[in-house]
Amino acid sequence: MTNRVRRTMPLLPISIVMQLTELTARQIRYYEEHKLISPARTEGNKRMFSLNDVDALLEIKDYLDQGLNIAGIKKLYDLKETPKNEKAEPKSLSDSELRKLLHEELKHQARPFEKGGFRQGDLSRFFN
Amino acid sequence: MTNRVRRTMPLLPISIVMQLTELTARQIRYYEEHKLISPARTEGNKRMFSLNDVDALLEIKDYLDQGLNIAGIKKLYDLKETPKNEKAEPKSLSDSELRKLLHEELKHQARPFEKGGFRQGDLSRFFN
DNA sequence: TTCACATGTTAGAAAACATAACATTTCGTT
DNA sequence: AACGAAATGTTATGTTTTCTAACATGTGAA
Repeated sequence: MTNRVRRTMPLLPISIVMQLTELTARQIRYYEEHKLISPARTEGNKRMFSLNDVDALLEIKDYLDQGLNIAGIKKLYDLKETPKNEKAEPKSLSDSELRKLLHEELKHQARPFEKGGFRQGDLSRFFN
Repeated sequence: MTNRVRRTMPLLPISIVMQLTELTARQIRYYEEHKLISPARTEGNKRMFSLNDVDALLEIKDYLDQGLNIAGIKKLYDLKETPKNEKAEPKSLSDSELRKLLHEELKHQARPFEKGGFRQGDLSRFFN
């Protein structure tokens, strides 16, 4: 009975994701357009979302509520994806550029990091 | 991260359920027509399935594979739903009638009960 | 063979979703 | 105050998905 769902499996149509996240279709598509999520597509080109996608959307929503903008969230994700390149080759954006960007966003009230990682989006708001 | 999904929440469109169960839309609708499942409906009348519905469909599929027919499966469910009425009022079908029906179906190779209950349909075939 | 059950197939209508364009709101900046 | 950019709303139009209903087919039991 206690199934750990394969959270990457594309199962949910956008209508359900709208309910789960309280986001509009417009918002969800906009976030995809800006590469914050990449939901799967059916053969007929309809978006199908995984539980991970829903978590990501909830996280995005939180960050936006905290005053971050799309670009800022994107940067956070880019950082998150390359945590091991401590002395690696320079990215497309210089470190100073990146820091400047983050600073701009974070001066409002957001605190992007908690020591050790990000707050995970949590579907348990809806499931139990 | 370990979310216990609310398994009764209608989340899945029929196309996904078809993939998960390897049943055709025709089959799924037929089982509903015969009251083996009762998926939710959207405002626009589209079926939306819960994880429990998927489990039920997998169970139905198993029973059919074992030689039961729809009527037999229905009886099993009806029995399952009233386990406490040991001396209750007679149902719409008499006990003998019911036993006869079951016997008819089960003489093939099916064994409807395992001691203590039914085999639960298990979504872990697809999730982990 | 015949009949009933389970499923396949097709047609036509409606719902859901897609993209794209333009409008609106909200803020920070000038 | 006006401007410009970001995020979202709104509308139009086309395609995909799902619906019901009807009829066809395959298969096993009588």
